[in-house]
Formats: sequence, structure tokens, C-alpha cells
Amino acid sequence: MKTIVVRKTKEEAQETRSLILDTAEAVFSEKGVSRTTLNDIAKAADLTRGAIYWHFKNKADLFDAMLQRVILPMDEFIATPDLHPEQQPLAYLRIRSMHVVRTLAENPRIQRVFDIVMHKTEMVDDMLPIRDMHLETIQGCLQTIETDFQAAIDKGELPANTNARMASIGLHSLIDGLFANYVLSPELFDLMAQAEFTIDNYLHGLVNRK
Amino acid sequence: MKTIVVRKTKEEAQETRSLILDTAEAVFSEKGVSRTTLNDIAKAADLTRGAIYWHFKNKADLFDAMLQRVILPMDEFIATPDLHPEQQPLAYLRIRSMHVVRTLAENPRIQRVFDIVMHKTEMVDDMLPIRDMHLETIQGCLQTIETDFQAAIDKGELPANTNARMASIGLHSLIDGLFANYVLSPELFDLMAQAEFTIDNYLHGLVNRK
DNA sequence: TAATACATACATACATGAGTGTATGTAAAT
DNA sequence: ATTTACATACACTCATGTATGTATGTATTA
Repeated sequence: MKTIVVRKTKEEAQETRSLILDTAEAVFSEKGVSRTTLNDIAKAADLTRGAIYWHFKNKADLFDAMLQRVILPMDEFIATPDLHPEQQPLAYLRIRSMHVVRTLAENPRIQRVFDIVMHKTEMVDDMLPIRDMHLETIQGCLQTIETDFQAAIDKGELPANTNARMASIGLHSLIDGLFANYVLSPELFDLMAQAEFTIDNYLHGLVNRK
Repeated sequence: MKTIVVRKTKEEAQETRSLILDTAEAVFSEKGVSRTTLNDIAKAADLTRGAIYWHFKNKADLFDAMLQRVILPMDEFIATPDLHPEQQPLAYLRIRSMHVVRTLAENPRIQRVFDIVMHKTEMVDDMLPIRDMHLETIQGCLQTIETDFQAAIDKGELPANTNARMASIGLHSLIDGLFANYVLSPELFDLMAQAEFTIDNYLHGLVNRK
């Protein structure tokens, strides 16, 4: 417990806020969201619940803030459309896919948050808005990929009879499955190498379709 | 509440047990596992907690029993090795993969339980044994697929330099991702058609690798 | 075969702890 | 002097586990 030292300046308050978010990430990851009490987080951060309630409305609010810090930048990046669709759509799609994978592979924080969302959160009640947000992200992501695939078809990089929608759902599910399995047990495989092999193979299958 | 009717014979007791499991499936699916109280399940089944505590040790025990009813048969099937590896390993692998997909696509109970495990359970503490069980299943599944791929390589169905391990992880992640996205929002795509397209494409990519 | 004894299959009642939200206290910053 | 940034204290709910009650089923005995 805090006995003597008390921090008060605005910058220090922001540090406290960040500390709470960092700690929440760790404790959520260890114990799961619903089993984590606000007191658990407070103790782990060497604070009291008072500090948490001052910075956040409640646990759902804290959880949401923790997510936004990581998910928002990731989402924005994923949903960024192809900047040069007129050139080599497929090659760009490949590069961008691998860039997303690399971002996850290199960032432990993102891995932890993905793990929390995928394996340590129950998507019900308070969390439903988050599930809906996630679904919207998927929709946008699928739309982006589909547009790229369609561009590839128009450029003749893919067979004219390719179903861009199914191709995009397949690619998305593929990457999603890789992420899920990787954060579930990172020692199972090397994410970058595995993703490169699998994505290349999938795209190559699309190109050489009978 | 039960007021007058009381059931006592052994068969009726087993019916009660099944009723509890069925109801737990529904309530877990609606509210998530940790937010579901035993009283919720009891009320939904028109019973009291006494009945649940008679048939099960506690919530974790009930949850485990609910899982075993569905997961065990599924796991056994998945881990069944190729019966005719000497003939066309790749074709058999494809058929068996699609059979697993079909099993999920046709069975709402399996879909609900998969949804609960993937999106409405926090894999921590009591659930860790289940996570470990799941991991072991994945390991066995990967081993089975890898063996099949290796047989395909030996038969010359796949290029000699194919990495059977990576190929198997890719296929597993692919199907896993499809399942996860499908139970998350079944209206997003037709599971059977999408799986057939995606799996075929993936295997085709392996065959025609440059 | 009927009476007795015990186990089964629950319902009900109770004690306990744990987590939450809020109200209040307080020292430092502004 | 007032607001900020917390810590402390309190009241309340709610889920759990267990203990107990009870009616029926089932086996045993005579």
C-alpha cells in the first residue's frame, strides 16, 4: 500500500493511469477478465481501488480503454486500403498482410491483448459492444481485402472467375486462425515464417486455380 | 419452482441430468460461463440448485461434463488416422477435413459448444485443464495431418521439398479460423461452401508450388 | 407379500465471503 | 481556497457451499 509517497501533478496522474492500464493488461492476461477484481489490479499496481475508480468508471470502462490503446491503431492499419491498386494488387495485398503479421509478431503488448480478447474474455453483456466493434472491423477488413482481390482479377492477376468474396473470407480466416493459435501457444511455431509460408501458399493457390 | 411433481426413478434422474446439461449449454451460450450462476441454470431448467449439486460437484464439473458430451466424439473423429495412406493421402485428407466441417455445419449443438469454448469461456484457473486438453487435441490433430502430408510427399503427390509440418499447421489454422468466424457470426458466410473453396485452394496451392 | 430400513433425488434454509459502488477523508497542486 | 488525485471506510448485493428436510424408490426380511 501507499504509505508516504503521494503523486499529484498532472503528468504523474497520467503515469498512474498508464500504470493501471499496463497492470490491467497483465492481470487480465493471467486471471481472465471476469475473474479479475479491481482490487487485484490495484494491488498489483501498488494502488487502491480509489485510484482506479478515479480514472475509470468501472471495470468495463477500464477494459475498453485498455483495448482502444492497442486495437484502434491496429484496426486503422488493417483497414487502410491499397495505396497503389493500379499496379500489382496481389503483391501489395501480400505485403500488407505480412505487415500485419509482423506487427503482431514484434509487439508483445499486442499479443497479450489479442490473447485476452480471443481466449480470456467472454463476449457477452458489457462486452457485446466490443464484439460488435470487432465484427465491424472484420467486415471492413473483408471489404478491403475483397476490393484488392477484385482489383487483382481486373488486372488479370487472378482468374476471371475467381470469387473475390470467398477468397477474402478465406485469407482472413487463415490469418485469424494463425493469430489465435499463436497467442494460444507461441512455442508451437514461428509466426512470421509460418505466416509467410501459409499466405504465399494460399495466394499461389488462387493464382494457379484449375 | 417444482411444487408437486417429484421424479425419482433412475431413468428420470438421468433425464434430469441431461436436462441440466442441455440447459447449461443454452444459458452458458447466452450469458457466458463465468456470468452464469448455478441458480440461472436451475431456474431455466425449472429446478433448484439442489438438483445441480446432486448431479455435479460444482460449476466447473458441470461445464466439463457438458464439454465431454460433445468434444470427446469430435476429438476422436478428428484424430482418426488415415485408413488408406497407401493410396491417395491428399484426397483422403481433403475428404476427412470436409467431413469434420460437415459435422460442425450440420450439428447446432456442436456449434453452440464451440462458440462457448471459443468466445464465451475464459481459459484460466479451473478451465486450464480444458485448455491443456484442447492443446493436446491440437497436437494430435497436427500430428495426424502431418503424417498424411508426409505420406502425400512420399507418394509424389506433393513436391519433395514440401514442409509437412508447416503445411499441417497452415491447414489446421485455416479450418480453426473458419470455425471461429462462423460460430461468431454464422450469417457471414456458408460454412460448407466456404470451407470447400478454401481448403481446396490451400491444398491446390501446395500441389502446384513453385 | 407386506412391513421395515435405507438410499435416492431432489428442495429449502442458512452462513459466509467476496466484490462492487459510493461516500468521505486528506494532502498536495494550482 | 479550491480542485485534484488519490486512500480509506462502509453498506449492500449476490453467488457459493453446505446442512438439513422430505418424499419417493428400492432392497431386505419375515
